[in-house]
Amino acid sequence: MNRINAPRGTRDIVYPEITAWQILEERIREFYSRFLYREIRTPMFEHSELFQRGIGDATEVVQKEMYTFEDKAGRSLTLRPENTASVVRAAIEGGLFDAVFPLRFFYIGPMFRYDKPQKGRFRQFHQFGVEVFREENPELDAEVVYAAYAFLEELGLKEISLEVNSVGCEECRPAYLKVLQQEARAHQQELCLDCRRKIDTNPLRIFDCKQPGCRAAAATFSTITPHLCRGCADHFAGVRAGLDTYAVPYTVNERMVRGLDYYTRTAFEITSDRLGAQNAILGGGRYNRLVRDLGGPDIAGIGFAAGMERLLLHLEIAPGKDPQICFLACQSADSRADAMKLARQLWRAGYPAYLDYSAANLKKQFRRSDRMNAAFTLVLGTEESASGEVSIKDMVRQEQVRIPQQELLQWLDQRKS
RNA sequence: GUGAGUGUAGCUCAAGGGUAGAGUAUCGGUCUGUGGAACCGAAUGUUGGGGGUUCAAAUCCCCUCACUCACCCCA
Repeated sequence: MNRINAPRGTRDIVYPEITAWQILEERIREFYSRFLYREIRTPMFEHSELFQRGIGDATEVVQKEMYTFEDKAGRSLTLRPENTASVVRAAIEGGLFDAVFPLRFFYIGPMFRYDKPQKGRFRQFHQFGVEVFREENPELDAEVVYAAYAFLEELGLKEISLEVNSVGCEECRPAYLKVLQQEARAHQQELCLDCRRKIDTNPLRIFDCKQPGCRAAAATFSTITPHLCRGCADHFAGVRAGLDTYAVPYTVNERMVRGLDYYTRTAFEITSDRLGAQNAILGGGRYNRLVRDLGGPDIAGIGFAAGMERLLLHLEIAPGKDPQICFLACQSADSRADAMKLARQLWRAGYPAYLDYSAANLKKQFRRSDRMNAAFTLVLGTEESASGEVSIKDMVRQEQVRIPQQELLQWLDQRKS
């Protein structure tokens, strides 16, 4: 039989790595509840149309990276490549815009994109993120960015930088895109083939190209900032002022573009120097048209998503100390019943306990106890069984006592405090 | 989707056409009432898979799969 491995781009998370994940998730929940975000869990697959309409048909994600399949009834479903569209869908469907206040959600969970795996990039990966609805004040944008940045800071991430930009709205962006296209056409010869195609499909993306020719040409193109309409310009100014008030260090990158079509006005991104090519660890922005475009009321939204693998890649989360494990060693099968009764007491009292059923010689059992980092080894030998006692060896202090079995819990309780 | 590198024991890696090896981990013993050490011993492989060249392939060639890194894109 040939072995079956995990599908490409997926991986198993096992102990001890899993403890870092648990700690990270715990800290996300604690941190974001400070801002009154409430957790939301949406399905891991949705109707494909949700992502096509939400993220944008022309985006790379929708065109090339979706895990789309047909179910037995012929519906086209897609494993979620991101969670914003789902949250919006859930809010519309559940009538949450009227039922819940404040309209603040956070999520943690797996996302799926059919990419070629490399460092920090997987086909099943995990994101956490937040979404806020209805509030349109630029100060809220600043708060959301603060909530993104401060969390990473509190985790102890070093070498991260925050960039913000305004990508305009449906009022001012089309006019700017026309200007940009004209400028790009004038410099066509200097652009790579890829970028020449982008002129018509997605001119903003030319700013992302790393080819020297394209970079040089793009540097001469005008940015959106002078083309922002009054509303967007004022909003952007308000966001920057808010960031200053919240004391968030940022740089304005007028050429920053995001990969999803639904962003309006504020867009932001946090990158790390330590991740190789996949250096984006968090990205987000405002999406004032998305709710309406997905059939909901005309309500604004803003949010971000962060990649948990990338976060953990350069985060040394110290694994929590193992709890005080009790290892129960029996010298022979005769004392096993005593050991089982003691183990049951320990479990019921909340002590982690491991019972070695092998009745191998004590030397071996002590070795096993040592290797699982037990705090105590409880020995039930023929002598202890005969007298109703148990020997307890403190594996760290290397001290050993023998006490009546009934006093075990009491002894441990004392030891704990 | 494109490109490069790497696949040999659970793990880290040797052997570059001529009998597949070491370290480590595992298990057993020295040592059936006491762990971390030492010594001795044992087990473990379709050399990722398939095809080809050859008297002979882990080794050379082709295909395929996986991993790693980069491009693309993104978290």
